[in-house]
Amino acid sequence: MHHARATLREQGYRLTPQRNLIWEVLRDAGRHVTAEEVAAEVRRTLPDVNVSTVYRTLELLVSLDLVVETRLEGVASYYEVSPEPTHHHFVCTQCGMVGHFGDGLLAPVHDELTRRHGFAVGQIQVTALGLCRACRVVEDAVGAAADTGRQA
Amino acid sequence: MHHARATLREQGYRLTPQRNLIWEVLRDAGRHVTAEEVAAEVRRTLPDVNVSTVYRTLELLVSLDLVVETRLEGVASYYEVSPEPTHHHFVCTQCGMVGHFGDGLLAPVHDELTRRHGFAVGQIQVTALGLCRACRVVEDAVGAAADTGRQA
DNA sequence: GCGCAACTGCGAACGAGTCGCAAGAGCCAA
DNA sequence: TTGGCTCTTGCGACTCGTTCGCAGTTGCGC
Ligand SMILES: [Zn+2]
Ligand SMILES: [Zn+2]
Ligand SMILES: [Zn+2]
Ligand SMILES: [Zn+2]
Repeated sequence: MHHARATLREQGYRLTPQRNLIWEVLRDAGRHVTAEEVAAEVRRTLPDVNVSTVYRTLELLVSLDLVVETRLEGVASYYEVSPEPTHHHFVCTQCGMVGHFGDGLLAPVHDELTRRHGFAVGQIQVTALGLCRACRVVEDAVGAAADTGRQA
Repeated sequence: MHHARATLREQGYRLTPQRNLIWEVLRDAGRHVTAEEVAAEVRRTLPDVNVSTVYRTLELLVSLDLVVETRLEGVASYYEVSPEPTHHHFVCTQCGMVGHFGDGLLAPVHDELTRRHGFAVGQIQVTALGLCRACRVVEDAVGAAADTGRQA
C-alpha cells in the first residue's frame, strides 16, 4: 500500500476524512476514473463531499506524485494511482476501453526532439484512438450491410 | 495554395463570405490558431461573424481534410491548414513555441498496438511538453540563483 | 480543551464548445 | 433577372468539466 497519508502529513497537509476516502477510492479502483466517478463513489460513504473537494484533493495528490492525471482530448481528465513505469493509453472510441503501453516505444521521439531540436522533453502525452479488437469485429459485421455514413 | 473554394463547391457546399474569410485567416496565419483567435481575426473584417459559425466552418474544413485540428491537454483545440504529412507537436511550456515532428517516429507504437493488442489505430495524438532550446538557456541562467519553486 | 490556519461545502462563475430556431442569403433554374 | 428552395448564419441559451470566493468547519500543535 502507498503511503499517501504519511506523505500528506510529512508535507504538512492535514489528514481529513475526505482526503483519506478519496485516496482509498482511487487506490481501490485500480483503473482510470474521472473526478465525477471518484465523487460518486466517495459519496456512498460521505454523502456531502463536494466535487470541488474532489478536484482539489486530486490536484493535491497529483502535485505529490501520488496520482497521475491524464487528459484525453476534449473529454474529462482521468486519474489513477501513480503507476511505476510511465505509460500511455489507447482508447476505444466505441466502447471506451482504455489500454496501456510502455513509454519505451517512444524512444525515437525522445531522441529526435532532444538531438535534432534541442528540446528538453518534460512529459509526452500520447493517446491513440481507435477500435479495440472486440469492437472491430462488431464494426465489420455491421459495416458489411449498411454504409450510409455520409453527412450533408 | 489550397483549393478550398473549389473543394467546397465540388462537395456541394456554399461559398459564403464567412467561409472564405475563415479559410483565408487560417491560411495566412501559417501557424496553429485557436477557434477564438480565428474568430477575432475574422471579425476585423466581418464584425458580426459568430463563434458558432467559426466552429461550424472549422469542423467543415476539417471534415474536408483542408484543415487539421489538434487538441492539446485541457486547453483549447488549435487548427492549421492541412500540412502534407501527418505530424505531431512539441510545445514549449515557457514561450508557447510549437514544433513539429513526423509520424514515422511512432512506428513502434503503431506496431505494438496493432500486433499485440489487435487495436485498429484511428489516430494518435501526441504532444510533448517541455522547454525549447532558447528557454532552456534562460532557465539554466535563472535556476542557478533562485530555487524557491515550492508551493503549499 | 483552545485557537487558528488549513480545509470544506456551497453556489456562482468560467471557458470551450454545441444546439435549436428563425432570419438571411447562395446558387440554380427559369 | 428573378424566384425560391435550402443551406447557412446569428443569436441566445445550454452543456459539461473545472475553478473560485467566501463563510463556516475542523484537524492538530499547543
Ligand atoms: Zn471497444
Ligand atoms: Zn494509465
Ligand atoms: Zn520556449
Ligand atoms: Zn502542426
